[in-house]
Amino acid sequence: MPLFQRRCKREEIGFDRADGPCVSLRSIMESGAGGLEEILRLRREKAKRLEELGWPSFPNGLEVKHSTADVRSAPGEVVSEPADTDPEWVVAGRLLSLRGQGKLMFADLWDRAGKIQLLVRKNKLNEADFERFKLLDLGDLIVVKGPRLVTRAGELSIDVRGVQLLTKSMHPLPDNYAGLADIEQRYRQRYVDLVVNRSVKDTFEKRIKLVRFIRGFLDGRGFWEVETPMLHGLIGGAAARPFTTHHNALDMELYLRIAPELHLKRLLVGGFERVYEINRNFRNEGLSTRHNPEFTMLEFYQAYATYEDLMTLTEEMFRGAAKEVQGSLQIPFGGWDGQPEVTLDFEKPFRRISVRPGLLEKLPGLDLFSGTALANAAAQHGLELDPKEAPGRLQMALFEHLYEAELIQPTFVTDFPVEVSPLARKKESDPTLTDRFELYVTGKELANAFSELNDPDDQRARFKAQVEAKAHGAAETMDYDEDYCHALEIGMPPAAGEGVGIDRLAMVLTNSPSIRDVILFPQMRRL
RNA sequence: GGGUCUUUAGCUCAGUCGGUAGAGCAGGGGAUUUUUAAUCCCAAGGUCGUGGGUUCGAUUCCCACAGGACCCA
Repeated sequence: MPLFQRRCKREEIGFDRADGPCVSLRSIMESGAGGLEEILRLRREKAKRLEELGWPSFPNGLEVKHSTADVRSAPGEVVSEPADTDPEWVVAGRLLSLRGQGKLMFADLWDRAGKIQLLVRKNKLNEADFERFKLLDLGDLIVVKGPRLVTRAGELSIDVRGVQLLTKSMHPLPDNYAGLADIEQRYRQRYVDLVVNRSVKDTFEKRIKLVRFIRGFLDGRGFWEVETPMLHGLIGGAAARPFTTHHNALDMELYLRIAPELHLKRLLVGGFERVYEINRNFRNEGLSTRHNPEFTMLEFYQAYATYEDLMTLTEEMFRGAAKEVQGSLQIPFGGWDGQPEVTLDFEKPFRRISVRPGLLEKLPGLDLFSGTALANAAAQHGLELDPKEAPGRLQMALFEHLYEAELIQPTFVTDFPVEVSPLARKKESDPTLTDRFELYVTGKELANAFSELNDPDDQRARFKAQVEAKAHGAAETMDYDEDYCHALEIGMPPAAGEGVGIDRLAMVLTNSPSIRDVILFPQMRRL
């Protein structure tokens, strides 16, 4: 039997307390209320009541003319008691705080730009609207109009002269003060996180600015932004396990791309001399504070440039990004989980360490080409390596182990062994190395760049090595891409290319401990 | 995949050395015309993640499972 069945007849929307909404709400409460179910039921009853009083729950087409920022930034003196002729503001937003005082109420209205306080007075609004306002819940979306006013406490407010419900919120929000702390719920219900946790919106605003800045930076240098396939027939462009999928009409197995690299370089062949893409890559790997299975990567390629040119460009781009996002070239990072806060300096020229000299600096006299010597040295530093692996791979593993803790400030690591760089051009002075660098900040790899290999025969040999490695059990290798080799035969200009992990850069620039803090909807296990 | 921790009211958290639980906020009723974590009074709100086990008795102890966090691989 429904708890709430009588309909109070009312021709006017003004009514007094005796047969007011409290009567009906009380009848609901009498059955025992306070739990979620009752809260939800009560919200629906309030919505019904408001509809009866002339405020439908989900109207549309109501005009909104200003943002809270407009109200805040408009010139002119604001007085404590506005005249009826003062200009009126029409602002919409979500009601997130209500402080009732009887015939007077204060409320906080939040929109995309921030907060504005509402002053709702029975004698300045009208009685009908005032009574309806009292039925609003936290979380409701409303539109108000009225002149500006400053309260006794000095708070800029809108003196509400008219109000209308825009969207009834049917579910209570988390505590307005404590916010939503449950990390799982924050990620799964990001919309709630964004409503109640103000800093979250700031973080994503910074990420948005970052991406916009990078686009502008590259556009300004004559790069063209393109979109290349997400669905790949071959695995290529990086060392990672792919997601597989199936196209029904073509009856074809496909991979979600792990990198756009080989398509972008085909565009170099086609005459797009400066080209970039900011888009998603998919890698079928575990989740961690720095890995999400889909993540955003910038890749750009510049004909007639070398990896050294890209180091210069990268420094400029990262400086600009830091300035854009944080307004400074000195950026605080850390300070959570009891870890010390450090100041990242993007102003000084970035430190540069070359892999092999770096190894010899820490391990003088080490034989860099002896698997046994490398494995032994690693063992002395608590790292177990297989001496039968290619020396280049062992060098990299050892280097990362020894230098990990030092790569906090922006640091270019240069001259990678050819074994771990299947798409990079060999060094002219030493064919066991490549013209390549990675940029590390806060111990994370943020960028990877090299002068591109454009010799089709060399490329074929590298692909072949990858296929053989796969045959010997390596999981993260590339497929042999004959069409790409064909493209190189047509002729790819000498070029350098770079990939930048946008999520990780956003982490650094927003001082976020987890990649999930800079991805709006991070991957979660299905419930 | 391994380890550690975690799950109690809509939210944030207490708590029970084993006797079925408290607070603040939110929600409900009342008072209040300058509050801003408003205040005051009153009343309510819980299958203590799920399933087993031990026990006279489990939210508490044990095991498994599920979700989550962190560290390691």
